[in-house]
Amino acid sequence: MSDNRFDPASADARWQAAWAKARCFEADSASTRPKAYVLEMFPYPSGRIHIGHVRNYAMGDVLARYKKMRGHEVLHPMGWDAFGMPAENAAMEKGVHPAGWTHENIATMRAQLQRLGFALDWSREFATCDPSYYGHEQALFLDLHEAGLVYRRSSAVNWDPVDMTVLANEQVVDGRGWRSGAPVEKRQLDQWFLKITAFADGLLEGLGTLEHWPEKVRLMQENWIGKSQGLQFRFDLSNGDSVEVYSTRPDTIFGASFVAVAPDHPVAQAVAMNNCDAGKFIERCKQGGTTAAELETAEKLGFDTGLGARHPFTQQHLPVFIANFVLMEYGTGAVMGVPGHDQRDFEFATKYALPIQRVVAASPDLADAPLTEAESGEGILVHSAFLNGMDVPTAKGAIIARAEAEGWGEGKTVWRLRDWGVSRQRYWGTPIPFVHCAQENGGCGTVPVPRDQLPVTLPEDVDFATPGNPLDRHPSWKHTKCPQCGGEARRETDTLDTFINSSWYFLRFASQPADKPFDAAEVAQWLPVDQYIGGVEHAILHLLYARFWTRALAACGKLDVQEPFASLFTQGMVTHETYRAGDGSWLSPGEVRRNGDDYLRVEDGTPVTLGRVEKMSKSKKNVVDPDTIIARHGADAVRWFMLSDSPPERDLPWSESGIEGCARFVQRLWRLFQQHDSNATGEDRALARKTHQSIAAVGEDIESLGFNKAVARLYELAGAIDKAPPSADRTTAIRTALLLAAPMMPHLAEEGWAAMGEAQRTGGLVADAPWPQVDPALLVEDEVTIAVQVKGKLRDTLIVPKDVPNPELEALALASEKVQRSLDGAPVRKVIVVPGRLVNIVA
RNA sequence: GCCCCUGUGGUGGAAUCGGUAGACGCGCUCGACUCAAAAUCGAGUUUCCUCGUGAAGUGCCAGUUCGAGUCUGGCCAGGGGCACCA
Repeated sequence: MSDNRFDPASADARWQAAWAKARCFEADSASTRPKAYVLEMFPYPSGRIHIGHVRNYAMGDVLARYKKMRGHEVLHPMGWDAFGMPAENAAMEKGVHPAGWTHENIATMRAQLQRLGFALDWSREFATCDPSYYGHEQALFLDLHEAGLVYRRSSAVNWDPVDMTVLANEQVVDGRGWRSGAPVEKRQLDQWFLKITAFADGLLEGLGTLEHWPEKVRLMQENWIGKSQGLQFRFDLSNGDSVEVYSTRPDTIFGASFVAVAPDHPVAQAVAMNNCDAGKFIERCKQGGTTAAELETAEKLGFDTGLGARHPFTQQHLPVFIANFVLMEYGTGAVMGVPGHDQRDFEFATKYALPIQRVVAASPDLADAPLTEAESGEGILVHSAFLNGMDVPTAKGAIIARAEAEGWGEGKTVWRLRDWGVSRQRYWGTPIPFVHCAQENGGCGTVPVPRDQLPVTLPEDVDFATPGNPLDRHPSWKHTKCPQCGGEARRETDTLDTFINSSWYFLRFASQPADKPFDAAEVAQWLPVDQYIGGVEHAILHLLYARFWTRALAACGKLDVQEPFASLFTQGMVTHETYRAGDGSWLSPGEVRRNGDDYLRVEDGTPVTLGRVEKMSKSKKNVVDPDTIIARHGADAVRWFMLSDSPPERDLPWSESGIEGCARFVQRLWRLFQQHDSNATGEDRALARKTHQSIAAVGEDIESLGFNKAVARLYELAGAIDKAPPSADRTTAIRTALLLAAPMMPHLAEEGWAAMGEAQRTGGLVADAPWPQVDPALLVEDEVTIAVQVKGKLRDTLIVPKDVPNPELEALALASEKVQRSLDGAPVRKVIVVPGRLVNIVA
């Protein structure tokens, strides 16, 4: 320290070792302190930590360290979401084994996280590809099976006929396999499903209790679950058949002017048998895009089948269409069309010249007001026989009651949510613990592997040279004995969706006995997770599956928790400028140097075009490697940058000057710490006040995850200390600044703590030190600045002692020369006084 | 197409309740220190003008209010989500 600079290259590793040695961050389940479970979404070990991880984990780390300083027993674990396709892709491309590739990546990434000094409980670390993890997962799968929540049925997959393999949706590009380029086929396979739909109601209701989740995420889940209530009823057809339709607006039944069925509806198929135009139309419906935006803008097309559907009340025959906008998967695959009160039906009716009848109006005297577009809002029923005069909800109830009483329909709740297909025809996943016994005389069918034979482990000697599922191809692995009859049997070669791995890892972090997945009592102690932090890309699937899995385990009696994540935070991405060379190729930041307002290529000085600020991605080369910047600036500067400026839910633009500024501030604080003088005497009330205001503000900012604000407060406090002359209060302020900065810059804080002699005096690390106490008396200013406005415009400010009574304030304001000049003799009509804030004079 | 979010200086953003818009950082300008540089420190930095005791200003247009970045209505732009869901 001879050159009086903080040296992260030596300090970082030294304090990381000290924390590990003191086992500072190992959570004690036996502790009596209030618990705090802080969790960031665990990473997939793709190779290296990227800057987005650093931001995510820095946020959780600040909260974890802060909670510890506030006296909580903190659980802040880390592990690896280690199963998944990239490992198999690496195996195919580089000839490495998925397990070896994954474990190497984990070792690299663990070391990277450790270099950032995160306060993680590494004693609880695990990877989901450990048999000790996925074996317990198999046991839980059997629990769900016993509870009737697991079943098998045939379902379509994307089949690549060249690679002889099943493709994920993301592996299908423009209808072709991403590797082979062959057109993808739909193939029916028997697959495993979890009955998430059995929990639809609970998952929807539960959203209401998650007040500390972003509104946006709750809304997305609500839409995904998609509950609707309506009437399912039958139309008799002119050919003697009948068709079931479902409507959420059965109250508008008297406005129905047609019936539409999906192209793959049996009625449509039957028509197509005798009518080749219908067949052609059905074929045409199968083409075209499937995304919502494409479908919305696609023309609404129909084919008149010539059939009539008898209206249950008017007995009129409504035409039956095959329509491209009706989906077989939802409801009954058939709808009644009410053009007056559904925009899509309105467009359809206009196109095919069908009657448009108003049956809801704002008031009865508007019953015959013309319709220029569908009116789907509230109103009073008209032209609707016995429903006339009712409001929409009443009419809905009345029509459902009548349909049920007369037996031609019933009220029904329909969900968009579908059961969760968990079969993956892949190697690198949790083996599904079942065997198929296929003895010649019928066999025992699909039989669970007995629990004492778990885990069913993956074979290690697999080859990826040939396409297809290596488990299926393995010479011996799948051949086994039936646990029931002892006869020849075949192991299930599908593995579980990796979303299952991440659906209970937070339970295993809380409790990890060897003989069972977790201990319910210990889980109850830690759960729910008090703060969960991750990317918004997991807003629906991961978070919904984890909620479902938790509820399902609770239903099996394994748990006493309904909602696993009490509070959720979704952080923004890290972005960076993009650069392009003259030939249009992307350049990495290291290949570009700045010269005034121009950007030049380092190697040859040719001009570089500055592109948009975008999410860091390898393809655009606008990436920054955490290791490089840690080596250059130290872990604390990197952490500080990740927390500065941008609100955590928004994107954070990476900039070289920004990180340099952070590194500068690290040194500035270091210089400040060295001015800590325990012999200084004398008061500095203003600085003491600033100090205590900072303690309160930084604490509140961290608790509300407003890290950018906490950072700004620390800059302010540092500025105030800089300007203050030596005093006992200044010494306290320096010590306080160190403690307030400690969750964000822990290495610097420890180094300063030792340099100040506090480590020796308190006998401990900052990591174990308590958060400073706020003196409420010092939060209040003695003097306040009062804004003086004339007709709402600022004309003057007054500095007055606090608690000056209103009449006196008013008098002071009116006495102001600037106010008098501004009033220019006009009579004062009214004066508004906001104590401690302002005086507004209305003339 | 529908739903949601976001628009504040050159830039990232502050402004907890409707009460002094622009805290704090970055950048830039000027200065100090130095033989010089780095590092550091200090001052300035919304815009406009007639440079004042001035005017305007938080995407645009209205409105409510003594007072609007903040509330209401209508637009515009950018981003995200999606379900033709009957």
